[in-house]
Amino acid sequence: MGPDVATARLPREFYPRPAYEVAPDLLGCVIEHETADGLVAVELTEVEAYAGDADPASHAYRGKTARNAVMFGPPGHAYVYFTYGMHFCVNVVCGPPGVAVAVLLRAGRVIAGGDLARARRGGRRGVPDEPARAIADRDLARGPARLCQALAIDRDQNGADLCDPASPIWVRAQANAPSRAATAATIKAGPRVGVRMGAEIPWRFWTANDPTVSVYRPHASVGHGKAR
DNA sequence: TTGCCGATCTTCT
DNA sequence: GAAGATCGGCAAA
Repeated sequence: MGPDVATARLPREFYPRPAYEVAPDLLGCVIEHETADGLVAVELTEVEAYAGDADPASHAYRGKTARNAVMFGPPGHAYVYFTYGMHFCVNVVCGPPGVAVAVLLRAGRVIAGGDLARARRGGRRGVPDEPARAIADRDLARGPARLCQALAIDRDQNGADLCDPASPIWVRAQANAPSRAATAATIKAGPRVGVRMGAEIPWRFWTANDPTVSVYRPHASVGHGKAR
C-alpha cells in the first residue's frame, strides 16, 4: 500500500540530539519488532527523556556500568533493562557516541499485530497455558513494561541497532504524519513517572487526550521495599 | 476512579 | 542489603 518512505527506518541522524528534542519527535512514530511469531507495531504516544550524567534520574548518572553500557554507545540503538524483578523497559539511545542520553518508550497504541500482542500480554509470568485475559486495546502497550511485553522485547534486544536494515526491530515515521506544527499543538509535557531525584524536570512527553497514555504516578519511595 | 499491596530479582552500595 | 524509569488485583469511594 504505502510507498517505501512509509516504512523507512528513522535514519541514524535522527538520534544524535539532546533527548528532550528527540523525545517529542518520537511521538506518532512507530516501533516495530518482527519475530518468528509475526510483526507487532506500536505507535508511540508517551515517552520520557533522560540526560545521562547530568540527570540524577538517569541510570547513567553514576557513570558507566555493565547494565547501562549501551547508553554510552552510538545512537540509534535499543537500551533494554530489567527492573522490579519482572519487567523490561526499552529506550532509544540518543546523543553522540559516549554521551549517555536516551528516551524511554513509555506507551503507545498497537496498530498492527494486535492478536499477537494480546496473546503475549495475556499469560502471567510463571502461569503457562493460562487463557488470554480480556485486555482492552488501549491497555496492550499502556506503560513501559507492557509495551515491551506486547513487542516481545527483552534482554535479547539490548543493544539492537534500530537503523540497520537487517535488524528485526526498528522505528519509523508514519506516512500520514501531521505537520510538525500540528503535532506540537497536541503534545503535552510534565514530570517523569516514578522517579525520585529530578522529579521536577518536565521531560515526559505525551499525546494529549490519548487513551493509551499511562496514568501518572509519582515515585513510590515510601512503602516499597518493606522491612525484612 | 484512586489507592494500597505484593510479586520478584538485578544492580549497585 | 536496599532500592528500583512497574504491574495487576482488590477495596473503597
